[in-house]
Amino acid sequence: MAAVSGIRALMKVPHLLILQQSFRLTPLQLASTRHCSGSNGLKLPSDTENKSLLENLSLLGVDVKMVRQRQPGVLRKAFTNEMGLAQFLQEKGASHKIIASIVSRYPRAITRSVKHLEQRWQLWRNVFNTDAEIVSILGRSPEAFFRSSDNENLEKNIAFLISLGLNSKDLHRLLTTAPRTFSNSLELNKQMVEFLEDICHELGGNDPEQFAKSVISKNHYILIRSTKRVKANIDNLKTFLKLSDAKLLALLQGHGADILDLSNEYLKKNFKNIEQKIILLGCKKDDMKKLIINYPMILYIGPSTLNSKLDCLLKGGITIKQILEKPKVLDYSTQNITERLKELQRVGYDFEKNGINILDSSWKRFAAKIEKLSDLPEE
DNA sequence: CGAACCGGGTTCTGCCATCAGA
DNA sequence: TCTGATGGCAGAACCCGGTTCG
Repeated sequence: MAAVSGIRALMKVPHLLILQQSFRLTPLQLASTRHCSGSNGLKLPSDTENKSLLENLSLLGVDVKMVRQRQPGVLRKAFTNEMGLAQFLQEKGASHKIIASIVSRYPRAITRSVKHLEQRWQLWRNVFNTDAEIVSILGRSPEAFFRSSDNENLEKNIAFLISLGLNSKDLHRLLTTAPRTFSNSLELNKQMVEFLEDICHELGGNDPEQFAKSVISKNHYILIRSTKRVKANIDNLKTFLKLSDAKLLALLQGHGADILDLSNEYLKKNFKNIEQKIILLGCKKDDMKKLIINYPMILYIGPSTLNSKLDCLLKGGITIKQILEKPKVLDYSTQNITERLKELQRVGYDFEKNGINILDSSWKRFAAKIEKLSDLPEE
């Protein structure tokens, strides 16, 4: 018991770093010493929180209230590895604040052994070049890294994704933007890939593997969505647009891939809104169809944003016909568009004569153009 | 040479429900 | 039966510049 109170006293030292440097105790030693009088099982008597664990967490700056709210069971465990985890992450370059935030948001992280952590880290390092990249993702999304304890599955996932023909750049982007993909069961990922291949097949495509790969590399979120969701979106697009199989296939492996992961209701809502708004502006259903095929990302824009964007363009003297021809101007924020329109009005830009492509360019190019126009003598 | 085309970069977690194994 | 693992969901655009074209 003396050892325990000794350690507890040491725990009062505010910084983990100082703790480690001064006493040269490995976190595992800390953890194992801590519970010498504890129960012999993995769990403490019912509903009893592990007091020394609570102290360690406080020492690490963890928000215990949040832990209790998220994964209360973790606080009742007799053996945990919070100090090992903290040291591990610190060695990888995570700040105390990040570590505390990680544990607060995904408490189960402290149940992983150092050996497990090292293995998993190495697997992630197969995809990332630096520890810092991984640290930043853990800071963003601790759950993605810690939720699964199955390193073998992770390894298989990486192998599977490579086998699809995704290159290291794809993999890097996939793990950066949708890290959950790698914690999915291999089975789940395979299901989505097979589903995509089936879709290609049904639509008369002759290279299902290429199709699946194309969709995944265009939409990095696809593998963390349910096949149910993706299927419903494809079905809805089919109903809305009434395209031939070949055209639908082309849409899906082109820019249409971007919108496949949207929630079903959102996609429907946006579609209805586009329809309503476009008709209101005097266009035909066919115009709308063309608009969506040429610029599927329009379905990504929520009703209020889209409507205000359109209104802003129209108010600025641009016609709906011009917008239908160059829908990419809708890529830009309403604010951006507003500012450009103001500038263009100042220099007396004639949209009818010059078109609206100038709205679809970087600020740098836009500014250069404006400067040139301003320098021109008044006619 | 400027304009138009086109693709790419950024970004997406935190919660709940359910399943499956100890 | 408990709990850890896993699946699924809602939420919601914007910007830049290399390359090709005329």
